[in-house]
Amino acid sequence: MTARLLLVDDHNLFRTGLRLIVQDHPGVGTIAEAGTIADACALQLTEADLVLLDIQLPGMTGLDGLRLLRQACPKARIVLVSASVAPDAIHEARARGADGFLPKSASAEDILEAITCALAGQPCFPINSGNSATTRGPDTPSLTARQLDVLCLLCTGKPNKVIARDLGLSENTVRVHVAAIFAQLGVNSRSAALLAAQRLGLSTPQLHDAL
Amino acid sequence: MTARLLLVDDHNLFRTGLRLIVQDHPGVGTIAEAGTIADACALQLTEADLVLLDIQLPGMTGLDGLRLLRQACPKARIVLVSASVAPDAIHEARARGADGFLPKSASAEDILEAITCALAGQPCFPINSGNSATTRGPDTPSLTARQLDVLCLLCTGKPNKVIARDLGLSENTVRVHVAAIFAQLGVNSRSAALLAAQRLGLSTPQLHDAL
DNA sequence: TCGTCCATCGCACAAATGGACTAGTCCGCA
DNA sequence: TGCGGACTAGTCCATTTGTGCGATGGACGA
Repeated sequence: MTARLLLVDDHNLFRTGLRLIVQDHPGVGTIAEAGTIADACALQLTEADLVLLDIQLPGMTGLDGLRLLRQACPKARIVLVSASVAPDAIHEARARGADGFLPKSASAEDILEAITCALAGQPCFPINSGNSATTRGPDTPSLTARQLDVLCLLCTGKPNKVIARDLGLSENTVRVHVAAIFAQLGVNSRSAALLAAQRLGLSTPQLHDAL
Repeated sequence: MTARLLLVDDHNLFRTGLRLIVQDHPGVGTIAEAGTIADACALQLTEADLVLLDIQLPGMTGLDGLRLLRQACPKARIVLVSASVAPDAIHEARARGADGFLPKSASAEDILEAITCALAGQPCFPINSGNSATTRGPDTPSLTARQLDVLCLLCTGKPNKVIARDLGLSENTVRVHVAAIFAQLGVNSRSAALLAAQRLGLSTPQLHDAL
């Protein structure tokens, strides 16, 4: 039996490209397309098996649309597609009950694998959001909680003095943590650390802003 | 004779989709792909006939990359591809010498038509780009070419000394540029500048690594 | 109890950075 | 032809950063 797919993205070009990529996948049967959540719901595809939903849609984010689409397609697995790979977005996608997350930077192979995975009933998320089957880097740095605190603030561009004040520490202590972070990340400047943290999805700029 | 195409977009999925759309176009011959301006330049496709360039690239906006790509592919027509259809973007694309502009909301037919049009040597822009009375962002930093060079390297985490060596400048000169960049971006540390550049899509992390 | 790890803090020193100046050259524009 | 801006380079100085070193105290398991 082949799966019924629904592609939801406001960019015609991307949707077309996505369709061309997935249409030859052996498990894929019919493919429907929609440019908005409203259009998608209007199709009344109650029997759809898999939905690929762009997070950024005009009028409504995919994260909000997720709820509506769940009602419209109760049987479907829903995989979010996003231009970003921010840990925040991935985490929120998972929290809201998405069945998968796919960055647009993924390759065609990645998406076919994700489709296979989702159709098999397995959640499919990128590395840094909890445990997953996907391979994580061989030398993922293991930072302590305090080091992460410091790294978060460092990643907002704050100098040591401000980090120290924000965390109620002495500047010396901040430096010790910063040095340990550098060692873990294999860098020797805060700019390089910032980039490394971004690459590894370690930075959470908004964390302490919210506290 | 068939045309040599170059697709520049950081989103693998979109790029693949685009390739699938254009590869059957009768006038299209070889198709190369790149995820960044730097990668594109590194390909040294001096004979490329047509470049489809995403406006939003990590590290550098396509608008800035346009200049570099012009040098790398002197014979090529360059059509910008953007998720937005803001008259601003279209107008700026035209002003910077792009040969065309294509919103991602365009259909596959639209893009094939645009390719035909561009290869024929005709500029290809959406209708509403004639009048450009639109307001541009109040605080869009206007960096000079040299400042952009420095910013590119700064955004890779390199210290002034290395930037100076890479650009063949004295360290003092680099500092002057850095100070000017800070003033434009409204920051006072390289980390903050890095973040601001990322937010504004100005930085080009990989650019000079490849050169 | 001992050893280990982590967090904290201190001191000191070299390097890098940021800021405020002056000044020469080159180029485009009025 | 003069003017202004960009790029280049220099000095000087205060601050920040990066990197050593050592020390204390708490938690935790062997």
